[in-house]
Amino acid sequence: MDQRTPRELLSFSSCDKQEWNADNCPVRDVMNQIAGKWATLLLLALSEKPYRFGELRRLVPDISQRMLTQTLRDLQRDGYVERTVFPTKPPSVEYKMTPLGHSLFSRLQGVMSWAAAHHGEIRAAREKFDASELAA
Amino acid sequence: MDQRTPRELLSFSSCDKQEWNADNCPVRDVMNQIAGKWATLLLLALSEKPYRFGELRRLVPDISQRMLTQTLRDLQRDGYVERTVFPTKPPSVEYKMTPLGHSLFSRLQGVMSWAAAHHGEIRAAREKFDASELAA
DNA sequence: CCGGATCCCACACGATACTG
DNA sequence: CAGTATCGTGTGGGATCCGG
Repeated sequence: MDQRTPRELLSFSSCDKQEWNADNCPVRDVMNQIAGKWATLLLLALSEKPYRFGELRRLVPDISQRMLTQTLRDLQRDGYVERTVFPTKPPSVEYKMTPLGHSLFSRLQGVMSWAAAHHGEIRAAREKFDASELAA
Repeated sequence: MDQRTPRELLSFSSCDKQEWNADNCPVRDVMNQIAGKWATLLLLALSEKPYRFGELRRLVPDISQRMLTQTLRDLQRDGYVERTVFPTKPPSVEYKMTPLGHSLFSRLQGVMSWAAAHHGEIRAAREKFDASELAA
């Protein structure tokens, strides 16, 4: 159903079935899209409320126009985000998260808050690892 | 604590604080590591039980040696995986998920099973999008 | 069996300039 | 305001050979 066992997921992902080349594996196919540098950040922003193009730019200061446009298009393509053009003058465009997007985001939020909560442990682990590397 | 609000996470991620350049943002820092092509698959495999190098290769048939080695090293560096060398002959190396790794994985599993469950909807959304694109 | 070292390429991403 | 178009680059990742 909705919470699958690791083994199930693995058989979905490891492409042991011929019919699933790498790009048809459900897990990989979805993950590869949100694995981009900006997708998660934009989903994060849009999870609260709809935003316009320029507003998103300000929310994520160091994204380039190009990547903002492109990432939003990809999110729209996968059905996570809805794009509405208001023919005002000058025109404005609103991006709004769909139910599918919210559904995905609720899972992503779990990972992101985990990341925020355990960042310290991870940085510590890295330093320890890098230190014991200097035995070279 | 453990489940943060979107707004909290966004302020953690958008680098509006000077002290957090892009690579110091907790969310981005952690996400960028697991966003790789293989990290999630390996965590998936190791979540069940420890595996040896060659076993992992067979579980994920289309990974190259190079990326298997490298990804495992990164996972080890971040503290998700423990590496133990058995000085047998020929040597064998076991990779085992740490408590920290299991903790992260429990969150990732949520995303992955979501992906498996909703893959159909997403593919449908894509086809629809691509079709309405042909009005060009 | 478990990798390290090297070569090479595709593509994600950034910077800049231009349009309706 | 909300984008497209073009160019240039860093690096993630594959293929192959080599070593303990």
